[in-house]
Amino acid sequence: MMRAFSVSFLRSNPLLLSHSSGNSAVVALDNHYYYNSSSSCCCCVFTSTFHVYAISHFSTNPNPFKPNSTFPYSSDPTHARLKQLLLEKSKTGFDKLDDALVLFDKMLHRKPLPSIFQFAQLLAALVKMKQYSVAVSVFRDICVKGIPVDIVTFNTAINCFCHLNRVDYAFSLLAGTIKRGFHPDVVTYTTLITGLISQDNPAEAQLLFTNLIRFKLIQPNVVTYNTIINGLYKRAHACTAVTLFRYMEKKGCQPDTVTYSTLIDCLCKLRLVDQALGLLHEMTKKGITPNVITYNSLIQGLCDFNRWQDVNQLLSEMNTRNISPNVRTFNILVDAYGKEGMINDVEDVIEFMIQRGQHPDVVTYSALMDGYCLRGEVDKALAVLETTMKKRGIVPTFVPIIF
DNA sequence: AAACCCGACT
Repeated sequence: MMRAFSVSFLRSNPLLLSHSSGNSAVVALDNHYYYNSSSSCCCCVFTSTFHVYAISHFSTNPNPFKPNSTFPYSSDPTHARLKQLLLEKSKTGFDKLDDALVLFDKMLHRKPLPSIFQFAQLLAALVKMKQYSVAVSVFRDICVKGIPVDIVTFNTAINCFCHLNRVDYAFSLLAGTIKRGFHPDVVTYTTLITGLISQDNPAEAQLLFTNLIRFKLIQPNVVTYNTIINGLYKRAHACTAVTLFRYMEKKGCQPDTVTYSTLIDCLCKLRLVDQALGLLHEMTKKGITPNVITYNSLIQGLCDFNRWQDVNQLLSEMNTRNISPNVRTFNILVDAYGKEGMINDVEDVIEFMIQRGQHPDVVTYSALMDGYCLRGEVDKALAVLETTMKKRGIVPTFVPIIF
């Protein structure tokens, strides 16, 4: 059997590796409660909906008065330190949910209060951690405390409601934004379009988009187009998506890495991998640089056709461009080699990723177990589940089988 | 200074 994964080749090419930060905090998203607003400074939307998604702040912690936080800052960070910390965390998220909440509590007790920028950064960090209901709860607290919010914080809250599949609340928050005298901007409307599409309501999304243009409420930007192109493609409206792609250029909106990555991923899923490779060529010619997501889509597409040589060529191209493969890249390879019975290649990839400091996750081991099972080596699969995963503290997932 | 869009296993 052909050895597809050339470890030696990858070893000879030092890759820059990024370490993904794990978030171990587990919070029930459906843990909502009723909030009766009698406070006049509270955002009017909450009084009208009378129903707020929220979270018990210390749900991962049995004792709320002794937060489970090992966060490394002094009890009262200087203003400069606070700013620096929030700037950093807004990009990566906090390691633990409690770290964010403890900091939020400290911010509320500072005199003078930190500005809305700092609170917005805290919200951004919570969004990075996918703690949407916590973010909504924090946003509500900010409103209740009378801290003057702005359009950006409102946009963040609207985005959180969309991720919680509560587009209805997102739209009532839009009403609240307008009532407060803010002008919803292109981000507000793009967020709502994303929400409608993820709710499987592309018709409403399209209507909103055309009305926004017709009434000149916003000028769609590249993110607006990317959102809609992705939504159209995922719902098998490939032709409309391509039309929109060409239309945006005509309107003077230059496609970016995300636009091309979206198109490339969708073409790969339609098994049009050579067309996808053509787009990779087109974007690089235009000076738009692909990223690890672009390559992951293409590698997946090529794996579906067992084009191992082309896969290795892309991996080497990533090297020359200094784009590091991440856990997902390796997971694609583990899955593809496993499905072809190339279990030695699978084992090589896993050994290699560990050497590179990329931690195999539940997806890696699920794909590995699948690979063993397909060869009838159920005992080895069980050993992965009961020994390797247990040792690494990886909790197996459960997927119901539908007949 | 802060917000919106793209990728892996069942």
